[in-house]
Amino acid sequence: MGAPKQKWTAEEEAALRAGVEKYGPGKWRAIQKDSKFGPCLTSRSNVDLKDKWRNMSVSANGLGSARKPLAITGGPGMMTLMEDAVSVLPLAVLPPIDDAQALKRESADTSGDRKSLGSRSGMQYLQTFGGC
Amino acid sequence: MGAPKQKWTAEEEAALRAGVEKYGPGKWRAIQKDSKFGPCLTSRSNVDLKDKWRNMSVSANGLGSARKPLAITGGPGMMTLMEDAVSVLPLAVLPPIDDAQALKRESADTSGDRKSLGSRSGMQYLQTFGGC
DNA sequence: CACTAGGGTTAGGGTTCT
DNA sequence: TAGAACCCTAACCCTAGT
Repeated sequence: MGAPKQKWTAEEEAALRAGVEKYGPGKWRAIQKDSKFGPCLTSRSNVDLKDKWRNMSVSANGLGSARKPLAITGGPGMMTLMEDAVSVLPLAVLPPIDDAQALKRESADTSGDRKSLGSRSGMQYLQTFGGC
Repeated sequence: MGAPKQKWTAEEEAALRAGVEKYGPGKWRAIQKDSKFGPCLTSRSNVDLKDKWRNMSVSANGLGSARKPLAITGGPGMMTLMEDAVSVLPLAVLPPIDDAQALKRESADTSGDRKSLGSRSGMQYLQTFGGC
């Protein structure tokens, strides 16, 4: 129907990460409209960006030995609701850079506007976005 | 962020409805300042009240997506989603009481009071606001 | 200049597909 | 079963109009 399912490419992920570095997480629309990585994300909506970031964060999350919901397998198609205490990650919720292939280099570009954000975590813009 | 997201409680909704009954829709500031239900809404701004009323109105009506996939997979996933018994409630400018729409899985609904505030002739105040 | 109306955006739960 | 991609929409933001 509408979406045959479009898998995210490495370039798109890189663009998203660069966008989050520049604007901070939560500024999906701004990231998408950015003249630099925006073009890489023309086929993605702001919601898509948000969803992708969520998925990336989840997989980058190092959860494992904690507590699993301990699902009670009552049978097939059983829906177990898990209203656990969500995550209380006090850590800087930043880039889950966990790429097996580092195919980035050079340091082109530069800024365009660096405003906002900042405050708590001392973070710098070291992410180099090579384009797509 | 300070407020991850503050879901509206049933008490707050009741307070809002009572406020609209008393002052009429659009008088958000007055509702918020009311000595009776105002205290229930201390953590809500006048804009919040307006937004909430809008959402309530939308859900009370069948408005929303004019398109419903209604996928009939029939496969292993026997997920039958309940079709909304869209009630063609009167488009009156008043109370969007959503009783028939209690399909949400409320994790812990403490209150057990089942007071029926059904009479909605649309002329008298619903003094059934029990506070919060 | 405060408030409201309305459009736009984000956050989070849920669903579908792989 | 798990994870990725997408959908739905309540909650929240921005801004023009009054």
